[in-house]
Amino acid sequence: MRLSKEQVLSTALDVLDEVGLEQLTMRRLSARLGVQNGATYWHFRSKQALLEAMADAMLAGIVDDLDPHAPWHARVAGLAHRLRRALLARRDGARLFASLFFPLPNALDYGEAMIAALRDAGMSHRDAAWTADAVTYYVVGHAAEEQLAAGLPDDGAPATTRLTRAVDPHRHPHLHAALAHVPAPHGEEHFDHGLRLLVNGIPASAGTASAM
Amino acid sequence: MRLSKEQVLSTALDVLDEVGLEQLTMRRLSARLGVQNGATYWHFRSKQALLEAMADAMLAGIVDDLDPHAPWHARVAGLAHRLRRALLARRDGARLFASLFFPLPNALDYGEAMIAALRDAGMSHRDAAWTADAVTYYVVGHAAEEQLAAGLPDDGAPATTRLTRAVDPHRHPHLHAALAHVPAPHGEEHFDHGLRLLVNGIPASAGTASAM
DNA sequence: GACCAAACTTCAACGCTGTTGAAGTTCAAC
DNA sequence: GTTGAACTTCAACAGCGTTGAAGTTTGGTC
Repeated sequence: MRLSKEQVLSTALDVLDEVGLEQLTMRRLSARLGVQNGATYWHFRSKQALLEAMADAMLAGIVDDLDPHAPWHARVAGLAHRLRRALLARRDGARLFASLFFPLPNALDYGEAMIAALRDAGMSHRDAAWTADAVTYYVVGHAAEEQLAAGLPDDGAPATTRLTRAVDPHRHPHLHAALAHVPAPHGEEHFDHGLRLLVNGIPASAGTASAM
Repeated sequence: MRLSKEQVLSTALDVLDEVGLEQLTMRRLSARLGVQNGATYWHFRSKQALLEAMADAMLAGIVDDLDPHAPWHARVAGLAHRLRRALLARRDGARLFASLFFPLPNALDYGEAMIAALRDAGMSHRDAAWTADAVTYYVVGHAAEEQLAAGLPDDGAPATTRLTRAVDPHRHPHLHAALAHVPAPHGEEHFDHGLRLLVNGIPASAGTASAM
C-alpha cells in the first residue's frame, strides 16, 4: 500500500490531535501509517517541513467568502476570529503555528486580508502592517495559553489550583481578587475583550501621538 | 570543585546566550560546568525545573522602583517595556518564557503590578485581568518574533528575502506595499505602535459595548 | 582524631529522538 | 519486457533527558 503526501499530512494532523505536539514523532506517525520510519522522509524532507505543511493546512480557506463591503472593524474582528478558530481546531495548533517562521501561503492570504481591512480604516501601509502584527500576536498568544491550560491533566484544573496556591493575597491582592472573579473557562468572552481593546484602539490612535 | 544551584542557573543562562534554546542541553551545560552530566540533576530535578528557574531569573527585579503615582497608562506602558526588555536581554528569552506555564514568582509580581495599574484606569477586576493578559500576549509575541528573526543566519536577512520572494505583488498587493515600506528592524518603534493601540483602546472600550 | 550523615559527583545505562543511506521493491509508461 | 522513477525497508548514527547505584567529599559531633 503506497502513501501519498496528502495522506501523510492528514494522518499527521490526526496524530497531533491524539497525542499532542510533544508526542508527535516521526516514528509514531510512520507506525500509524503502517509503514517504516524512513518512508515518511520520502514525502517530507524533514520534520520541520512536515510541521510547516501541517500549520498551513490548518489555515486552509481562512480568507474564503470574506465580505469586502463589511466595515473595516468587522473584517478585522472576523479575520481574528477565523485565525483563532483555525488554531483551536487542532490540539496544540497555536503552539505549532507559533513555532514556525512566517511565509506560509495561507498565512500570507490572512495577512493580506488583514492589512487590506486596516488600510480601509485609514492607516498607512506601515501602520496597517504593524497593527496586523499586533492583532496576530494577540490571537496566537491567547489561543496558545488556552490550549496549554486545556492540555494539562484534568483540563487545567490542577493548573488553576497551582496558580491559586501561588498567589498570596497579601503580596498580590489585585491578582487574588481577579482570580476570585475569573474562576474558569471564559475563552471566547476573554478573547473578545482583548480583541475589542485592539480594535477600539485603532481609531483612538489614528494619526495622533498618544498619551504615552 | 563543587557546584551551587546559583552557579548552575547562571551558567545555564550563559549557555542559552551562546547557543540558543534548541542547543541548550543538559550535557552541554554540564560540560560547560566542568562536571559530568548527572551532577546537574542533583541541583535541578529536571530540565523543565531548570528552564522555569531560568525564566524567573530573567524577570528578576521587574517591579523594582515603580512609581505608584504615575498615571495608569504610563505604568502599563512602563511595565510592558520592562517585560519586553527582560525577554530580549537573553537569546530566545521570549520563547523560553512562552514555553512555560505561568506561576513564577517574578511573573506574579509583574501581573500584580499590571492589574493594579489597570484597576486605576477604572476597570473591574475581571477586565483588568483580561486586559493584562492581552498586553502580555502582545509583548511576548512581539519579542518572540523579533528574536526568531534575529536568531536566523545573517540576522534574519535570508528570512526577509524569503518573505519577499513569497509575496506575489498581484496576489498580495497590500502585503507587498507594506513590505516595501518596512524594510528592516524597527523593533522598538514597531513595538510601541502596537502597545499604543492597546493602551488607547482601554479608555475607548471603557464600560461600553464596542462597534463589533 | 574518628565517625557519620548529608551533600555532591561519577559512570554506565535505558529508551527515546530526528536523520541518513544503501539496498530492495513496486509501479507506470514506452 | 524493460527501464527509470517512485516508493519502502532496514540498520545504523549521534544525540537527547533521565535514572540509579556506586563512589567521593564535606562539615559538624562525640
